[in-house]
Amino acid sequence: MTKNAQKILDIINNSTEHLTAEQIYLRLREKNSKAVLATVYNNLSSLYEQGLIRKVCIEGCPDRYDKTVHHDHLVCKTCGRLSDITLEDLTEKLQKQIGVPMISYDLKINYICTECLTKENGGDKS
Amino acid sequence: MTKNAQKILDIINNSTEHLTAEQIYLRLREKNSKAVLATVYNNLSSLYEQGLIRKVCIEGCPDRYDKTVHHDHLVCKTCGRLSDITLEDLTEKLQKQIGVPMISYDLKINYICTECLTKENGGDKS
DNA sequence: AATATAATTAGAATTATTCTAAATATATTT
DNA sequence: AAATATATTTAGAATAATTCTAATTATATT
Repeated sequence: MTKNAQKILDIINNSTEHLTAEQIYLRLREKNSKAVLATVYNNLSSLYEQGLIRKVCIEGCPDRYDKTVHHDHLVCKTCGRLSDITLEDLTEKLQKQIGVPMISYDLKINYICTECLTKENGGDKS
Repeated sequence: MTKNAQKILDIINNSTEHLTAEQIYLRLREKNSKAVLATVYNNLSSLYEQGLIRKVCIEGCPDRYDKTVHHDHLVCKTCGRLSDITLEDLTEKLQKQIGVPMISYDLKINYICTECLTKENGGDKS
């Protein structure tokens, strides 16, 4: 685990948001590192391959990176905002149904967030 | 609903695969239409906005389009191959937990497909 | 210190997708 | 049916995210 990789992992693990490669790059530079965007991508790929981070893709915006500790996502169908929820674990239930050994699951629940329900806005996706 | 839109919708609804815009474009041309890739994208966007098709994004490959009738997906973590499964509906269960009104959900189950379990291959993602 | 290995860099290349403005088709009104 | 309005399609440029390449720098090993 290289220094940059470690820092990137920390940034992801200590964030409550779902950061893009660009955002991670900026945070990395805020604190000391002179790493370049390509380095961030390189490290993100390798962290992802090692299973140390999650990758979340939402339509219409760049991939976002997230901790691996299991949780599910709420996606607002209006503004695209992404938030975390912790639901009762479904692993066993799903495992029983699919038969073959399952590694993990990703669940996205589509809804309209309260902000979009009230005002008409197309806020930031995070 | 324009002629092209209708044809694209038919292609998606009659396919058992998860097609990319490119693949849809090719099938559209196979049967009569002179439509161009941009037209396919235009129509896919509008069909998607109307809620008539689903959009499935899997890491490392272009978006794929799918019917709206609810089903879930198995994603092979090795070759990326995508396949459908019909599981016991979770809507009620999830609805109870999240509180706010839910529109729909997308569930992706990660596993290793039998082909990858046996031979070492990195086949097509479909 | 010399060599080997791995990481990082800069920037070009690639890929998917969207945008723009012109051209064509379809529908509507006269 | 002709004239006008509206919507759709086209071709190709533009954009944006990501990957690749080759050179450079850093780290580890002999």
